[in-house]
Order: sequence, then C-alpha cells, then structure tokens
Amino acid sequence: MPEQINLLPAWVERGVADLFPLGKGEESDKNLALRLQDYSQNKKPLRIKLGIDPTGSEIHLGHSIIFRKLRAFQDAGHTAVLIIGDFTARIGDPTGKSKTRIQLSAEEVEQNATTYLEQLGLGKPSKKSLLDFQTPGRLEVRRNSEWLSNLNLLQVIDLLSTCTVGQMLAKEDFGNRSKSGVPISLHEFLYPLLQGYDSVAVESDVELGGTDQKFNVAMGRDLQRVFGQKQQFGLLLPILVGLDGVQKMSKSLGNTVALSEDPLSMYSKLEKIPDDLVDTYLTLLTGLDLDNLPTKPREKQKEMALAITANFHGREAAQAAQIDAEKLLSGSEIEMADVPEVSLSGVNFPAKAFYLLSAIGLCASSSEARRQIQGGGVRLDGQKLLDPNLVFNTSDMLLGKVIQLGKKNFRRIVN
RNA sequence: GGGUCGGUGCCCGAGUGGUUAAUGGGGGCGGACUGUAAAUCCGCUGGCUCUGCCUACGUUGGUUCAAAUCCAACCCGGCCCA
Repeated sequence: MPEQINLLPAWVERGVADLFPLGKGEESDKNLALRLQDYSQNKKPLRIKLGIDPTGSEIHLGHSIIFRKLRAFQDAGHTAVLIIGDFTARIGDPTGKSKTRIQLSAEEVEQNATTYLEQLGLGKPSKKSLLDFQTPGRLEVRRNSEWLSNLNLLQVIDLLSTCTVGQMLAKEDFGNRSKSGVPISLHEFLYPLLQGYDSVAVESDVELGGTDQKFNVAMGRDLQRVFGQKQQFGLLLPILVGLDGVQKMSKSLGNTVALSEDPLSMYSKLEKIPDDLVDTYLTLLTGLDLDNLPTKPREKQKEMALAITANFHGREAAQAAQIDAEKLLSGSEIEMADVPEVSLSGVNFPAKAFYLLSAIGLCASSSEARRQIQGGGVRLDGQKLLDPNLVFNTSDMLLGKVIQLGKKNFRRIVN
C-alpha cells in the first residue's frame, strides 16, 4: 500500500485490498488517517457504512471478513451503520452477475433480514458475536426503504442525471455484459445510484465493501459531493476465495463455510483448503501474527483451521474438533462429541440403505444415495456400506452409530 | 414495430424423426494415492424405499405407429433496421 496507509492503525490496515481516496495532504477529506484523528480530538465517532442485501439467508466466512472489519471500527469507538438493503434487494445488485438477478418479494426480504441479524449476533453478548450489538452508540441498523421508498420520480431523474451511460458501461459487469450480448435491464442501472444515495442518507464517513463494490462505493462519494456533503472513504476488502481455491466463496457455488456450521465440519473443511489459500485465510479471518507461525505447511494449516473455528465456537470446541478430525483421517474408531446428530423420526422402517441416506439428508436424493453407496463412499461406523438395498428393519440397529459420506460429511444417528 | 438468428440436463455445447436420460467438455461427488490439498488414475453425475416406474431438450397444442428433432401459435433473448 502507498505511504498513507502506514499512518493508519494496524486494525484498519490488516487485509485491506483498496482504500480511496489516498490523499497524502492535510485535508481530512482525502486522508483517512486525518479523518480518524478528528475522532480522537473531538470524540465524534465516524460513521462506518456497510450495506447488506438480505438476499441469502446464510452468512459464511466470505461475508465475515467485512463484518470483522466493521467490528474493528466499532471496537475503536466508531458507529457501524448497517444498512439492510430491503429496498435495493428488490432490484438486485447486478455486481458480479452474468445475468439479471431475480427480484425478491418483500416478505422474503424481511425474513432474510431477520436471520441475517441473528447470525451477526443480535441478542448475544458482544464477546461472542460478530458485531457489537450491545455497546450504546456503536451500531445503527437502518433499512434503505426508509428513504428510498419516498423518492419521487423527479428525484429519481435527478439521480439518474448525475451519471452518464458511458460511466455506467465503464462498470466492469455492465461492460462485459454489454459486449458479450447478455441482456442488461434498465432498472439495473439504478442500483449503483441507489446504493450511492444510501451514503447520502446516512452521511457516512467510510463505506466498507468487497473489491467488487468499488464502482458502487465510488458512486456514493460522487453523490455526496452532489448533495454538498463531506465525502466518504471507500475501504475495500478482498473477496474471499472459496474452498475450491478458485472461485469466490459463494453459497451457490457450494464452496463455503457457513458460520452456523458445527465445529467439526468447519475445521474439516478448513484443514483441506488448497495450500495457496492458507496465508490469505490467516490474514483475513484470524488475528494471528503471521510471522510467528509453524513453517511446516500442514502444521500452519491446522493452526489456521483451529483459529478460525475458535472464532465462532470457542477454543475448546475447536480443539475437540481438531482431535476428532484427526481420528477421522486416520480412520480410527469414531468417538466424536461434535458430530451433528440426525433424527430418525422422519424415517419409515423397514428402510433400505439408499433410502435412509436421502431420508436423513446426507444425500440430496435417493438416486444419488444409491450411486454413492455403489461408489464406495458411504460408511457406517467406519465400515464401508456397499449394498444400497441393505435393509434395516428397525431403528435400533442404527442408533448411536455414525454414518459417513466421503471424508467430510458425517451424522450421528439419534432417535 | 420490422428483419434475422437462437432458446437442450448445474454450466458450455453436440444432436435435426426411430435402440438408450440424450455425444463431448467443464464443474461437482465418490474411490485410490498424498502432509489435508494439488497433480495423476478410476467410477458416478434427472427423480422415485428402484429388479421396475415416472419426468425431461423455452411454453402450449398439432402431425406421426414414433418427435429434442416436422408444423402452428405463444413466451423469452441476441444482432441489424426504425
């Protein structure tokens, strides 16, 4: 990073992919370090904006990077302004999309927003949550329908007039789509403008976002200028690469670790990520000192998996998961405390093996279960199960056993 | 609105009347190997308590013993023209 960032505290700097503007001068409008000094001088907290689209319901490690940064600002005394894009979700952020996003209904949006806040730690003590919901003045949750639903057409036209088609098409996603002939609906052009207007509405000092949000965040700056406000800084964090090591972490790509996952699944997934990713994960998802880690790649990776798991489940549970994971790999007797349990209440007996697998949700369908069994990927208490038609007459013969698909999916059967 | 080309399984993409869930690739899942991984090799990749039965090639009808393949209308999209 350029020199300015050297003046920034480490908690701001860590993991940051981009910061703009990067002024070196003495103006606090261009130099974030100076803006932060304003705070220490007069104790007026900065307003740190983060907008979330309540489109998915499950938060994963990729999302957590940004929330960790937001939390860091909270802990330093600033105000996190979390904007729930209940209005913009109806449009759908076109960023990174190769096609028009489906619009969500108001009910779906509300539902998602609620789950979102719960996962961020609503109602939990601040020590155990991703965001600090408890300390007064540290968090402001807003919905952008609050101001967006009241805009009239004239105001919308004014917003539109601040941006040219050329500028819009300069946005990577739009440009690519335009070039490759993938349709762009006109309403999608509104999204960046509305997100930018959110910054005006909440008078943000800093907007956090993924690197893919640069255009939208910059739009916020532009609009704040148009509206005669002090302009925000853009602090962009990297998009986390998913477990496959190639594509960004995203639920639809199935390469995620969800925050709600049990310790063992979380640890097992993390200890298997591609080598190239280990340092990135350490930087972005842990607070560990990078210069003070094991040199053996495998040991370092375990350290990473342990630290991240501990973030969400506590040190003890993470260590237990590590031990269990090692047992699993070595193929030794399975005696794990943290294997997710699965109930047989929805299963009808007598049950054939392939039906059982799909009934307890370990396989997506009974046909797939059949294939997995035939392919040798299913174990019951460590023993390979090879006959998909094997009949279990009663639940008694299954209770307490661990059923396993592949190397990372396992369930303990309970009543 | 007019012209033209096109809409195939998770994605890309063959197939243009007749065994067969439909060539091939990617991705995914599983197996072997390994420090987990990667690389490599092998298997699988629509659904169903499955020796069989369903549903599938934009939608709906039609022609035919038989259609993803022919016809009609409709829906959606690209490009060109207005």
